[in-house]
Amino acid sequence: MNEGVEWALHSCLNLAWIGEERAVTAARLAGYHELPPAYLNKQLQSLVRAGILSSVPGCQGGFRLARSLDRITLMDVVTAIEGPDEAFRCTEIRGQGPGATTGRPTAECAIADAMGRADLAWRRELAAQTLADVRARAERQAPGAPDRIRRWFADL
Amino acid sequence: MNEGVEWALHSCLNLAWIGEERAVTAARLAGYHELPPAYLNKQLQSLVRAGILSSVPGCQGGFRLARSLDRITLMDVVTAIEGPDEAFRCTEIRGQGPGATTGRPTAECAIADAMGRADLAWRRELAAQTLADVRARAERQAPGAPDRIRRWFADL
DNA sequence: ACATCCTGGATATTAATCATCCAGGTTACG
DNA sequence: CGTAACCTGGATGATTAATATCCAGGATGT
Repeated sequence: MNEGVEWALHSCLNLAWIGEERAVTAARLAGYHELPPAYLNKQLQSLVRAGILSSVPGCQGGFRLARSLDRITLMDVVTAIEGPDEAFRCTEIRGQGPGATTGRPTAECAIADAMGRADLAWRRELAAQTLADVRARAERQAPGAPDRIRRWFADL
Repeated sequence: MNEGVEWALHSCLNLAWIGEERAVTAARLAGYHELPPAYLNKQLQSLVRAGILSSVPGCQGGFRLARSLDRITLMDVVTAIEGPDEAFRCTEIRGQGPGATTGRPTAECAIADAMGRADLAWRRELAAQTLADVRARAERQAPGAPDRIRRWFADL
């Protein structure tokens, strides 16, 4: 799985902790975790295209959350970064070689179907968790983090 | 996800349909779906190491199922080919940069925890399905397949 | 005007996957 | 015996995806 998913999730939480007042620069978000700024910027752009973040161009511009954390699921973020494809990709090797059934279209591969069920269970669990849930758990585990983050992003 | 998972699953089903009487060569299993023989062989070796297949070396050698399909889950095969790591890998970017909490060990990252839940749901679904289930569904969708496979592997 | 900063495409770099090859050991068969 | 078939494991190369940077263009505050 793309490392950008982790960056995107942390950045969304950071944006929520910083607050809505102003947009935050990609370089600044990257600086907080020492991530490559240009590359994080790409991931943030994906979040914008997915409608999770909104971006402000120009001077004093940057990124902010397009909606509140309780309306963003893990599934939203994963799909935005990773794309819609499922992990298991059926290449239909049934249809290759002497085993191929000539002519008529075959029913769906039972193996792809089975793997698809597992993928569905994964997505369901991702869709069941909002970033608000994650944030709440994070604050319970590290109560000092929100303030620390707010302070760091506050000074110039 | 590794393409070898698909090959391994199809090969296990084929071995079950062929029957227990004799071992089947990697080249022969590969030939049925026009897969690269040497590379499929590698995947079969992984299945042997995982105890899913057993191999007989030497002339007239090959591979056979080490146990019946109802005792092999999708999880077994996926783990054998893909390894034990989960898809989402937490790189603990919390601990990098100015956001790092100095000193004491931090509680588990709430994001990694949340992604881990989804991974668990995925694995549970994989572990809940045996290859016998998959075989049954495949035979319902394509009743002619078992015979066709048996015949192709039967002649020299 | 000018500096800042997002956008999107092009491009380079690095790692993972896909695939082949070979030497070594094992077994059937003549 | 000895030879051909076949698995084993490591080394190696080719291909593709992930990672990362760069730049021209447009937008915006000062």
